[in-house]
Amino acid sequence: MREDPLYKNRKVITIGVVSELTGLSERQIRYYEERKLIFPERTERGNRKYSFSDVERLIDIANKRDEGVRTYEIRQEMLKNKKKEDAKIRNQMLRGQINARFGIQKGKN
Amino acid sequence: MREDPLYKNRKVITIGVVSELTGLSERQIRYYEERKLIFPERTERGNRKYSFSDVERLIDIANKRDEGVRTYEIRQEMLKNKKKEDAKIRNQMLRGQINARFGIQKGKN
DNA sequence: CGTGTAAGGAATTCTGACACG
DNA sequence: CGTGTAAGGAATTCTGACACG
Repeated sequence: MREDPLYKNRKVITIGVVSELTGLSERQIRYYEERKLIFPERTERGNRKYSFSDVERLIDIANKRDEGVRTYEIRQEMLKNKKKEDAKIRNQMLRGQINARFGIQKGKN
Repeated sequence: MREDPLYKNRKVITIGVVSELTGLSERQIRYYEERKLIFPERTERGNRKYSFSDVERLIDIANKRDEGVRTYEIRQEMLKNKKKEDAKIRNQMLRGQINARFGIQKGKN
């Protein structure tokens, strides 16, 4: 009964279904890709495929747009968050290296 | 970072992608539906939509078929398992009722 | 900038049927 | 029984463009 976290990120949903799921027009969804807010995969002949994560992100985008936020600003925000994420990961990896060399210290918990 | 268990059961994948994911032909996938082994939903105009659960079930079916098991037998087996599941759920509900009336007893844990 | 729309073509999906076995 | 295939039509998706603002 465990859930496979991978499902959320598998790119399997076609644009028509994404449109139903998000309430956005296909035009809007394609435009947000053009503005680099979303990155679908493609089938062999070029049909876009999205993940549930993408659907969630699109809903976020739709909300921001409703508040008047521009696509450019949304992109800036995304990049900023990505930097934070990357920094966090680097930090964890560094910690891992230290532990590997100097031994595991039980953290709080 | 929690996973939403609902993703696994959301019917959002079109038959073409399911075919890629399972390695089964669309003909086979439709036939297994005809034999009541799988139950996709439909879009407004009738296009089939499958869940990740459906994909897993199809892979199971494919394996059984490879071993020579007939669709009828696969269906019988599924029905038997479903009965077991239902019995288990009835059992849990009954237990819930008892607890509700006579108080909660901490189980082993 | 963000989105609608008409345009034309290519790929997708659907159903019912014939085929083989 | 289980699956392939050709058939014809309807719906889907794609791209590039014009429109409005």
